[in-house]
Amino acid sequence: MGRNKEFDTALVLHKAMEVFGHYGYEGTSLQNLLDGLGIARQSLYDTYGTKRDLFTTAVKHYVNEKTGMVIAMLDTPGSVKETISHIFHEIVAVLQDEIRCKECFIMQSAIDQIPHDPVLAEFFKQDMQRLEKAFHNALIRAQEQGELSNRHDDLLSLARYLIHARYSLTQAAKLTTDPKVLADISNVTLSTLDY
Amino acid sequence: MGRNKEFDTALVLHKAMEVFGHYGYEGTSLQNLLDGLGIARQSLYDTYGTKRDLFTTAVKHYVNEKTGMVIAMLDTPGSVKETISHIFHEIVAVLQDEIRCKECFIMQSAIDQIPHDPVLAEFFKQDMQRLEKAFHNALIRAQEQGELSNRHDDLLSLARYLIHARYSLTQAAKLTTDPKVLADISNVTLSTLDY
DNA sequence: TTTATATTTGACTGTTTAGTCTATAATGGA
DNA sequence: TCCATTATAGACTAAACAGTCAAATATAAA
Repeated sequence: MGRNKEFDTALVLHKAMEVFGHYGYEGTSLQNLLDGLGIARQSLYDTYGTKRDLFTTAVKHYVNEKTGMVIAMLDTPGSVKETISHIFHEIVAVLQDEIRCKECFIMQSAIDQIPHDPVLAEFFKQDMQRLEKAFHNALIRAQEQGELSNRHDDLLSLARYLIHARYSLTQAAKLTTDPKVLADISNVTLSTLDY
Repeated sequence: MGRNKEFDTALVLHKAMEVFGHYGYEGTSLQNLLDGLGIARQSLYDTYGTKRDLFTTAVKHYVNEKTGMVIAMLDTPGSVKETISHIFHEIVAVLQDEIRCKECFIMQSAIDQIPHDPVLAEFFKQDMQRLEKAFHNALIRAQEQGELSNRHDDLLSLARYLIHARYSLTQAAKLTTDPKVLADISNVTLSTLDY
């Protein structure tokens, strides 16, 4: 009994990613959120709690979504290099899309908050560990499959490199107006696997 | 005639980099600045103008200082690969230093402001162009000197890649607690030049 | 119809914000 | 000494801030 939820909470959460991504956590006012989410103030507090709660929820939602997809892809049998290449082309495509790129920028706001938010810090630490394992295992498999030269003797370093390269593309997207640059960077990054 | 300036304005500017880097632009209150700079409120306004003015001045000062050093190194005759290697080891060393790393983080705050500050956006655009030219020319020279394999057929992409890799190390420093990771990433990045 | 939940609206609070103003003291050259 | 400049201190303003509260309406199931 009782009235049903009218707005799609997951969809509103994605809008929150855009707003926080655009203004940054501190730079986002409650009014910005109300305008961006299209819901009333009280609905926001009833559904998501405080501004900080909403931010944390949105960040975790975003990261889990993305990390989940990446790990699922890396765990799928087949060419590892093609998978990694696909992961990078995907993020470049998203960043080149004027609409889809927006929510990616919540990553930057989240990283800014890490030094001031132990909960977020711990969350990212665990996210990095998940990604590290997944990339590392995939690279080991790549070498076993003969896809990756044996000259790569430190696959953990290579895994960490790829993880941060992926995150840094979002930063590069803010620094450059030319979308082609992102593809260039991505291609050079991937070329590391080729020799 | 008249009293002389008592505080070193350049030194105070470096402290401002630390404060803005730590809290972000929006997250920095005037009180944070007063505590961090160790000068009185009125002195701040008399010397640097508004909070935004101080931020812009600090960012430009930081970027010009760093870019200037990098370009000077790249323009110096000798082994290009050794120079680039030195540039990366330098930034890693700074980021691993608990004290010296702090002012680097103003970069992140500045990048966050680019979408909302046309002046800063234009400034970074020109900074990127300066760096692009310097890295590109250096890589051309490296190939002429036989330091760099001819398989690298797109030296502009490679230049862009190196520039963003350098900037992204600062971001990586926020995401990882293990300082060794930065060195790992840096080494893999530099390995791109070796094959 | 009753009851429980969802949503909106607008008023409200107490705090914090950036920035200004005034007064006072300190410093250095003329 | 006189004057210009620098610095500090504290009071002050007007706006913006996050968050709360109460009242009214809307929806859905019992």
